[in-house]
Amino acid sequence: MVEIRLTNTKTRRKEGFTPLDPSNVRLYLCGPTVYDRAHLGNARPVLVFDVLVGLLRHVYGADQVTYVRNFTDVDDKINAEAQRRKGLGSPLSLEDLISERTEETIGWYHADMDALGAARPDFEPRATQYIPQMITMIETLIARGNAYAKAGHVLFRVRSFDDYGKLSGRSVDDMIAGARVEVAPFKEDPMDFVLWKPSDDDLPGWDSPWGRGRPGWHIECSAMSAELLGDSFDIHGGGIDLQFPHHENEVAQSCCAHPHAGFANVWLHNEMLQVEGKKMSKSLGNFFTVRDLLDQGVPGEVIRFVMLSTHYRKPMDWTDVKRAEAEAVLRRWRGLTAGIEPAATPAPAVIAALADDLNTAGAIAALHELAGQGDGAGLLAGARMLGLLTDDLGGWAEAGDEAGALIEALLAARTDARKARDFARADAIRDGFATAGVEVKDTVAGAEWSLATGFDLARLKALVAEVGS
RNA sequence: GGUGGGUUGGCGGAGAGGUUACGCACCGGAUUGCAAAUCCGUGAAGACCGGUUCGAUUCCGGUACCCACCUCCA
Repeated sequence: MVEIRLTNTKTRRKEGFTPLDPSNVRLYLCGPTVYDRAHLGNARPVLVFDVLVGLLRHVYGADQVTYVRNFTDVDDKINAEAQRRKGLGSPLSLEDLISERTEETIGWYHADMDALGAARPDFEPRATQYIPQMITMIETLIARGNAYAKAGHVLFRVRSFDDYGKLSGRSVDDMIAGARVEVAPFKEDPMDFVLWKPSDDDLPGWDSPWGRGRPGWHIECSAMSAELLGDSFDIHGGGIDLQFPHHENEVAQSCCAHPHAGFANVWLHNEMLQVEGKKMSKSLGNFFTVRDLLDQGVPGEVIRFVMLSTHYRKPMDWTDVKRAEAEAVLRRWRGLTAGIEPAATPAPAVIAALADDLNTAGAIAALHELAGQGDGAGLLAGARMLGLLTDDLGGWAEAGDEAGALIEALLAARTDARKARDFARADAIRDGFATAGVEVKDTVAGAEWSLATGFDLARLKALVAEVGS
């Protein structure tokens, strides 16, 4: 069996992966807070996990893997958006406005991630569906002395967990020395964090032993992972920015509530995304969503390729040069594999690269070599391990019937012109193709064509009118 | 201030203590009516300073620069 090696944030080392139960390998990925369109950075962990889950299913069996990714639908940003709509005069109740907002955002999220070829997880739990489990867990933490209720809040007692800070490599004292912690009068210690907080009448809330309120951010993942995957499971992931405080707090909650379980065995964190060398931010004006890119005509498959061409533990720089290069490579590979069935088994080099801490860039290099050897079947099987060259993602590279017919007619006209040694006419057609975004390759077997970036059907029609056919 | 990560050829981007990464671009050749595409081939690297070693871009230490997190941002 292939040995999978993963860099575990918990140990800061690359380790061989051994599932707790090979017949049910369990993963949890922190999903989005559903208040707005997913930005490009949101797509990175989704794609990393998509490849990881694919690899695990390849190694352990398609039905032997359980993948959970949550939706955070309790959040002040969602509340703020609902209140804004209410302020604009919406007749709906605040509760309905919140529900409307989260439903619409989840719909967008699904559509956008589908467009990148990311398979849906086995479970997509929502925080609002697990409030009772969260309350139970909080009660356990209070009973065990790890949490305390005060002023309508419930706080986690950080000093009660010796390993607090271990995952992110910090000490409580150092963090307090940094003096950037929120000091609240009801906290025993400045680092204590909220498990439950009170809600005003104009905010969503649930009845609890501590009054009407809502959960803090971190408790949902502890409660939902325990419910769906058990107190111990294999892999937990997310962006590196979640390492602290979110994941540190999850560890504290889960390990204290289930002291005999290990919570997540392996922690995987992906580095952040940059745009043209700079951090993506609204203030720099380089902030965009997955949908923005799709609407600009960047195919989902191209986004996926660019994302996977950098190792997940390194910052990924989105640039237009990479976009163009990815597009060209995918066009070439699609041409090479057209009408070919994938090999029965993915090439060992591709699997070996992925098994080595998800080295997707290395896997792509292996695909280049297969392409160079003209091994279309091997290329196709390998690419599909990365979720590339699938039928679902291929629409962008195909011409419609109308365009295809026009191109065939023009190619025939060009062949005739060349036979008649009317090179001026032949060259005019050739140049016209280039202008319209059609790439023509003359081979010994005849002319082959494919669409290039910036294909323009209108220009193609103009070309027909110009030179006749 | 604390913590973690990074610095590879023109560009992107991996691995490995000693043998070509790979892709794009470039250059030479083949091919072509001229091109494009394709094929063959050449060249080009590891921030800086030390150390370990027969040998380091790869390990260790330091310096510089960059980035991220410490703020319910993936």
